[in-house]
Amino acid sequence: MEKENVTIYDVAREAGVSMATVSRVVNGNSNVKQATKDKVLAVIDRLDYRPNAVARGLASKKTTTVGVIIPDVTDMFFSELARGVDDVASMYHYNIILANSDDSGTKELQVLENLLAKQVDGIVYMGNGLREQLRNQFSHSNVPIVLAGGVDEVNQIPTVNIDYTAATKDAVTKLIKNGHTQIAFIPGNMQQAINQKYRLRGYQEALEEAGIAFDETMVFDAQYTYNAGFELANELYATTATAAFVGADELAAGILNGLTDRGVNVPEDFEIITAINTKLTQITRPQLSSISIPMYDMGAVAMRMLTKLMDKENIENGHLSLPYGIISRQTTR
Amino acid sequence: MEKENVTIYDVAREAGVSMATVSRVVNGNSNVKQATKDKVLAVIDRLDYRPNAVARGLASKKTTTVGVIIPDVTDMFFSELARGVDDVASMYHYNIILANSDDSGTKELQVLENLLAKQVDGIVYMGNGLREQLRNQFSHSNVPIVLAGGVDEVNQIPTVNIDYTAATKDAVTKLIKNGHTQIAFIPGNMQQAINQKYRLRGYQEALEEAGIAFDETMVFDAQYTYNAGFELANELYATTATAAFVGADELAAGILNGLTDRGVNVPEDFEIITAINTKLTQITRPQLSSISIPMYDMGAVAMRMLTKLMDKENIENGHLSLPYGIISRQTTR
DNA sequence: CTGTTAGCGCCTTCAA
DNA sequence: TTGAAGGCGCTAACAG
Repeated sequence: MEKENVTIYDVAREAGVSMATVSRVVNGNSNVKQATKDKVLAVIDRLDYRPNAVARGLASKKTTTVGVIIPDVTDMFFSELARGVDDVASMYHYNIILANSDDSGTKELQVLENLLAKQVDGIVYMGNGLREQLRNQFSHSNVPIVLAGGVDEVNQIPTVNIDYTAATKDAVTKLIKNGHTQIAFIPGNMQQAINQKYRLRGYQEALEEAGIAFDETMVFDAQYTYNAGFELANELYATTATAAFVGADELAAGILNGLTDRGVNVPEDFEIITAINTKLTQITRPQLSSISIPMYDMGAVAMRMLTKLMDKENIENGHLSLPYGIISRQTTR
Repeated sequence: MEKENVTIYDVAREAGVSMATVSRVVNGNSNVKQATKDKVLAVIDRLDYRPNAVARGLASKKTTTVGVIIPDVTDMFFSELARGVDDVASMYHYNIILANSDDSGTKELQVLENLLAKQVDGIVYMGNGLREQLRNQFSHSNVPIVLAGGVDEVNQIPTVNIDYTAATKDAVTKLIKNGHTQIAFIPGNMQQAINQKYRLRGYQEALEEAGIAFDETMVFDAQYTYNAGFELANELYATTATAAFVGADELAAGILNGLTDRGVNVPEDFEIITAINTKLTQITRPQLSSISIPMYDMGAVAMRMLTKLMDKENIENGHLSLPYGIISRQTTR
């Protein structure tokens, strides 16, 4: 019952060859006579030999595993990215160590430490922004890193994103074209660079182009939760806003339902456009109009990029912007 | 810039002790004089030494990483479980290798192979049921395994679940009490043991207790998707059913919206109760009544159980049933 | 309390 | 085309 671990040495003995030869056939090395190769393969099969990846990792200094730092797997946006990462990873025979960071600086550092200790060959970092301290750690290590769905303010590290500024501008412009001048800007956490810098700029550019003055009271800070949105709806109700750009679907769903509960008709009295396009957009009633972000692809592309980096290939462009779209559903006219 | 990897040997030399001593302080071993301990710690700090977990794994035969086989991280139910698993794992200083299986038999086997090659100390398996072949592989390996949110028909492997039969029975009974006799049973994929055996039994028991004859035409097979539900709504509309038990929230949301679009009033004309209680239940309008499952806890408890197994502690009860509840929202009267 | 000495299982020159 | 031998970085007896 207790199958003792069979090692490369056992295989070698049984096959009457040296372990070097076994290693060669296991690793698909060219220079092995077909006959001995077959012989070895047969023994491997018979003994049910499975190469020990840990030993292999120690000897070869490659673990074929990559670390994935994610704020929270239960977040629909990030889990979709993670799926893209894993699919491409397994395509290239890598495994992923997934570590939740809760977007907390200290947790991230600790997680990174673990990952490096485990000798991961590369790291995919997800987060709403890259903190100073973490960026330092990254640059101190020799492991390649790619950011997926997050921005690096100093553009030091390869990233895969969409053009958040342009997307936000497009979305807001759409609202403006529908006749709105009082447009609430509710991107989520305003501390995050992605909101504070990129999205806000897009919002402002859209206003400017339309000759609408920027009004600070139209900017709202919020948690990325349904309840935060639901409560924010009351606040919103008391303003002169007639439309809103919202940075996340759950938040938008909360706002939508909160507004609806107060008797506001969406989109007749109030229009909403959200920024992510998760499944939620189809489930709310009315359905949420949204910027469509290729989440899965962002993860997949980031991982693909990482494989190149790990192979020491040159990356032509380290800052990819994937295409996005705008999907009109029922919360816009 | 290129920091050569500092090894335990470097630390030993710098501190003027043997590597064994360094190993001792790194591993918090008792028998080290405080003075030398401090000395070593200082050097470790100065050299920025980080133990190589791969080497450690090879020498100690423990990798402090566990494998997590998950159908799909983007599934709200499973990602919630995964979060529970990861939190407890990191609490016990384990990392998790997450691998998506798409609930596919061949992928699962392949993933398991990888995990075992990587010498994981344990495995948390998530899935809607445990396939014969996989169970065999499990029992052939010496790695402890626990199922989270999935059933093992032969109760061979430790599991953490809720009592699906009882929960379904409660939910259906609630519907019956509200006056329904034509209750659709839409658990999702009827091939899965969890539906075919456990939930179906609960449904039947509830009917039986109420003296209602089981009607096969009230049983519907469906994919776990919003669209499947949306389309099923039409089918449902054509039957005499006046209420439904649904096995998953997305599916339920689809049914709800589909019915609503056809002019059916929920809950006045039709009641729905769903089986998971993800965030979706609060987002739909009307909000979905639901069985509440402690997803996060299931993952957490499963992982905690696994730590015990990995420590070779005895498990009193290998088949845990966590408490569940029924939350009445707006799709039931 | 500390050092010495074998490995852990595999990869990888270097010779043959 | 194959084998021998030396690590990879660390743990774990076993001495002292």
